[in-house]
Amino acid sequence: MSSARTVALSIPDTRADILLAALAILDEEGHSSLTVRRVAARAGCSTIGVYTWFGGKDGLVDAILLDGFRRFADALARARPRKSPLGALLGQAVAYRRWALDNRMSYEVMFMGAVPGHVASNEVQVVGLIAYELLRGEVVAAQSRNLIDERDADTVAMAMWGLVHGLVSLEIASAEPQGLATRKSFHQRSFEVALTALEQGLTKAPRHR
Amino acid sequence: MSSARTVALSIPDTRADILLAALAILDEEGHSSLTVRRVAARAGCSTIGVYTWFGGKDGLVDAILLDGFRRFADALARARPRKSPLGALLGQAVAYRRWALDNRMSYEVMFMGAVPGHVASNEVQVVGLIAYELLRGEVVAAQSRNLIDERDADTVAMAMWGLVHGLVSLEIASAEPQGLATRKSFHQRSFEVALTALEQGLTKAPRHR
DNA sequence: TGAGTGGCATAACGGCGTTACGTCTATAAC
DNA sequence: GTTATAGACGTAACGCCGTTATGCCACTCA
Repeated sequence: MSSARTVALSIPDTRADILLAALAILDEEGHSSLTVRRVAARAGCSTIGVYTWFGGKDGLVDAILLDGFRRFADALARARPRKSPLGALLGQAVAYRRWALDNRMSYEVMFMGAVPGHVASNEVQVVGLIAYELLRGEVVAAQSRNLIDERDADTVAMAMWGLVHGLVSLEIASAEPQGLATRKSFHQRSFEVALTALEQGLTKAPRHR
Repeated sequence: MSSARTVALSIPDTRADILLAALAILDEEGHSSLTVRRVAARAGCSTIGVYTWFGGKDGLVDAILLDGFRRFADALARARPRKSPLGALLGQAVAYRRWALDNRMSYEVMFMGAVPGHVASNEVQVVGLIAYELLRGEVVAAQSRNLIDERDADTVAMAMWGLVHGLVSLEIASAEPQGLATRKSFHQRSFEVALTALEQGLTKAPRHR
């Protein structure tokens, strides 16, 4: 059960075991099963291990969030190469939704407060801001080419983030209870229509009055 | 501590006491303090009372949700009298945000999954749909006057709901941790800009290509 | 060789949702 | 008026949670 780092020889790394166990439990059983006792049991140690290496459940969740935000930012950064700034903006939004749907449990912990009492550490907040800066950067690029009809980049970025986050949250939340409107295409179509409309509304050129 | 109904004389109503206590705790201390033990203590009974009258914590939360969705739908319905269907759509969005900010704790329980393990009952889901139908109704009205350039009402309603829900969620979530961008006007401005842009993008008349 | 330290298990604490059990009260039946 | 029945609910417990006091053991270093 002990994973290992190749330092000089095979050295048991309890910290990595615990984090891996936590990620596996989160992925396989959901956030409600993410308890110190279960993680420790899966990692093959007692609950004390979590306190030795992470300071407690908060620290463990922080580590999970750090991992999640890094993977998330990577996914957004990889969606970059597009022809136009406006295309990059749309591409990021699509990548955002894709990642959230492919990493539901992580997304719920990162953006939907799935772990009850948790407040993210400063480090987590800083890493989390990287993804926002990627979005903001594309907004600034579009503004500098005079494509967007609004001067404050944060306002535009927040508008886009709000739309994407809202639609994705509703999609993830409705995935379980209803079987009615869960037909794959509905949420995707809403997403595309809403995003196109928002972008059109923010676009400078073809506007009247 | 016993509230009363005027039936014939003053009859102690444990059920109402419990629900009132729960709403008070939710409002004053937040959802993390919403425990069966605390509610019972505040209502002046033992934990059994919650099980007698609500079947358990789930039933109590359902009752809270029912109350919340009714007040929420009332607030949206009261935002109706506008000149144009498009104005009514915007008015509902503003009323949505206003109610959420004025009833944060309720909103977090209703739309942000603040009570950890809870899954809403069918009755709650039905009442919750009333608010959605109000939104959908305005969308249909706007479509029937040929003001919106998209045929499926659910798609448009989901777009608007997603945007409003996303922005409001982010605003509520960022209210606590950051002190940076919490200046009142930023979120409000983002909300207005985003909403106007989305509406403009969905609007039929002044569109090119 | 001895002291000191870091990693960790055991067992406990208080708080959580929930429930088995018993009691008490109010109504219904005779 | 007495008895039976049922509903309301207090007590105390169960198993789960996050957390921690205590102590053991292996290791390093003087």
